[in-house]
Amino acid sequence: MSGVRDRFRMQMQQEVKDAAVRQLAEGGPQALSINAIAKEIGVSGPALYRYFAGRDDLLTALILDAYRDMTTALTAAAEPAQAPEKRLEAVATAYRTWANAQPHRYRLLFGAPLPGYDAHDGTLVDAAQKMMNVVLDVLAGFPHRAAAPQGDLNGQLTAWARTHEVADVAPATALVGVTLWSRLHGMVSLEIERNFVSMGLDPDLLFTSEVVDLVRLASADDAQ
Amino acid sequence: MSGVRDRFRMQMQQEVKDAAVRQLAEGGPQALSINAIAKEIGVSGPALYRYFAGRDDLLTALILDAYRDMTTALTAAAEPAQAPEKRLEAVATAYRTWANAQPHRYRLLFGAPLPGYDAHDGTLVDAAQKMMNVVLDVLAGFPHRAAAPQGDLNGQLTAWARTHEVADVAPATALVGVTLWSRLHGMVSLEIERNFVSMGLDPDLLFTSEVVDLVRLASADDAQ
DNA sequence: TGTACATCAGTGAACGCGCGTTCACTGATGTAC
DNA sequence: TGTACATCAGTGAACGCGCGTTCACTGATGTAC
Repeated sequence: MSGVRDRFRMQMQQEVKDAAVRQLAEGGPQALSINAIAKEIGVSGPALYRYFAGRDDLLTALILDAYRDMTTALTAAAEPAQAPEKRLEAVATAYRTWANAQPHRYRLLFGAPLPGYDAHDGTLVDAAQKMMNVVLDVLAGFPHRAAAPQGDLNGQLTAWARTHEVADVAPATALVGVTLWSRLHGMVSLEIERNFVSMGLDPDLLFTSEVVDLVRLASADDAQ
Repeated sequence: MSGVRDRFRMQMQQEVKDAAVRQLAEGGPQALSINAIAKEIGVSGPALYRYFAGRDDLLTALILDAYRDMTTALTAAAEPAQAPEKRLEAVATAYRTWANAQPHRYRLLFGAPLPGYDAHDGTLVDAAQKMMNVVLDVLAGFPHRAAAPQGDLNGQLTAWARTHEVADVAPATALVGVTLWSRLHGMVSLEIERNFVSMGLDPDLLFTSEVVDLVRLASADDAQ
């Protein structure tokens, strides 16, 4: 195992993915072309089939990489030593920073679906959950809240929280996590499409204002 | 003016747009193909150039229509007779309902940019502002808030609010409007990409929970 | 250490497809005298 | 009311391009005896 050829294979696989990401950054979302990637790394089209079964396979690899990458960034931002409020701020900021640094990859994760590609495959959902774990971990640092979500939502959130390895996530905390994510995504996705700029508003200031509210949401004693 | 030929032209233009929207709904985002549309309405490809200068021209028409359509839906939901809280709830729900009924058109408005197409052309920004006017109009029905946004944001929001025809939009109200939109977009865009479903969570319940918070945001006395 | 063989990266041609757009043209239809 | 003309919707062929994928093949490189 891990002979010379294996190592070469992995190196090439990485090179292909790098070229793909670079091309994604320049050419827009659906500029992901096997032939163009091959050209960029100085190889003929069909050669890529040595490394990926096809376009979808490459796409899956890119998405998994992106999830991993973002999870790493969020984890690094959430230094356990800090106060929960500071950690939450840091994670929120890291989320936005990551998205702004590479909007094309962010779109790959949460943007419009690609034609004929199932973005909710099991492997991908797992990767997304790992990302959410970072958020939940930070939220667990806040004081426990008394009120539980009402009705079906309570059960659904409990079930969802159970699939995460982080222990003891109360449904109320899970709800805060989802809401938090939703609000972050709202801000960030509008920002990367330049919607705020076209309104003459500074995304930095809007984001800061929203983060204040997010911290308040996480700190609130009751969820109702 | 408005002779037989003119009326025929407009009728055909509408037919082309209808086919385009239908095709957008089925074939995904970038399935917008001149040739395919032509085929659907039983005409040869180049014939469409009688009605639209090209792909981008058609796209612009579709986006403007979508803005107009959504604005109409929101306006209808915001019956002036109701209490401001009820109006806000109704507008938020209408926003979500519209997006869920035609996710492809929602993506056209706020989703990923299309390659080589400028989504922030003047005409489009105008159309977006008209949509926001409905939200601002509803927010104006709430009691005035004392605190103003801090620093540059205050000036930017004042300037932005001035471009809207609705009179007397305080910068604090404008900020609530933008925040509201951002949160709605977060929920709705995650929902239409099936992200909540893949987590086992009911989007209805999550949305209801977020709307409660939106009403609270609009009703709060201070913005800090 | 040397030789025979198996492995496998990469090639070039080809398949069938679809795209937006241009061009010269036909033929119907409305309009002006 | 009838005729001549201008307008304009729509056609079919063509341009040049790019796409993902398959296939039979070459040639280098690692491996086993």
